[in-house]
Amino acid sequence: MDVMTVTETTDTRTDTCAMPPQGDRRPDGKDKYTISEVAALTGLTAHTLRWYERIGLMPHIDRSHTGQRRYTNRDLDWLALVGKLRLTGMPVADMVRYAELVRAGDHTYAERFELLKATREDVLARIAELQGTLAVLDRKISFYADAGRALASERA
Amino acid sequence: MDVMTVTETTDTRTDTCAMPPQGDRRPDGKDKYTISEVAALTGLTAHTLRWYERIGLMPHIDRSHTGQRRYTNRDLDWLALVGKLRLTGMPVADMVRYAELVRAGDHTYAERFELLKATREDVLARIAELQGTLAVLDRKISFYADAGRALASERA
DNA sequence: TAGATCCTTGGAGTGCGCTCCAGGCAAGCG
DNA sequence: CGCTTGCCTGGAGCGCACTCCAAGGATCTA
Repeated sequence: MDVMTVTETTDTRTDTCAMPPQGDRRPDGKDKYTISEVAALTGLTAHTLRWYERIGLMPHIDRSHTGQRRYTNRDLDWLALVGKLRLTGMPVADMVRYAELVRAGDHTYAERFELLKATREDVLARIAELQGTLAVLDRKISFYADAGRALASERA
Repeated sequence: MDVMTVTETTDTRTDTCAMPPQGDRRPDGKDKYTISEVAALTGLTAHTLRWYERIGLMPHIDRSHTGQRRYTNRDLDWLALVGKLRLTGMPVADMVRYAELVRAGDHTYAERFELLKATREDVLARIAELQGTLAVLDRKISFYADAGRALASERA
């Protein structure tokens, strides 16, 4: 396989250092998790995990010989990314779009790059909005604190 | 009226300095806006404004002699606060709760204070989450940038 | 081998935050 | 006067992101 290949495999592996410390993962090679284990690890419900798969937000998940899902560490990495993107408020449809680009292969590299950069800008904007809101809240809070002190001194 | 009275009137007036520069407001005293004017000023739809009122998120709005709504600058201040809280992801039900506390009078002061402080903590947590997500995005973006450079040099 | 627990599926249901509709009243204008 | 525009109401509908259900098969523990 070409060393230049741009895949989510390499990509998420690059990211693992940034993941929350999930000690309960099994080592690569014998990383087989049932759906309820993944639910426990991710905080999602089994329902949601199956639903993510149905809508194309997950890659195809391995199955046991009887047809039960067996998730891998790589699937957990992908779910961690999805979780982060979800926190940004990105619509599920957009995440599905990203997943499709990843599945489509290397030639979608540029589009993925643009999508990530646009998302980054969105996140920066959201942070700025929240900081504006924080300023308003702080002003109101100090107003209430002052009013509280005034009422207290009046009672004194 | 007691100078110690804690009302949203005083409170939002305290905030006006923090509002986005809305030059198209009329001066206090002849501040009467139709619902569509308020829609234009706030970016909300008239539908949403009526709905806010129905669910108790707005105080009672003045009516013209024919029953049409006439919003005041104070109503706009309240809507600006609601807009900020909405940005934090606060559920509408919680905002309604806050509105009820304001309507209930001064004795709800402490509860409002606590609610604002809790909201502040939520906002700080959201900002931290987003910054975590930003870190992940930045790592992925630089990964794609590196991959892009590598592909470019290979083509060369 | 029995019983409890977990997993499978397609499809229906839920809660939230709007969003729109029908039918009607009121004001301004040529 | 009729026409257009804006606003009124209660209630229905919508899109999103899950969330759950029913019926049946698989797996585990004693």
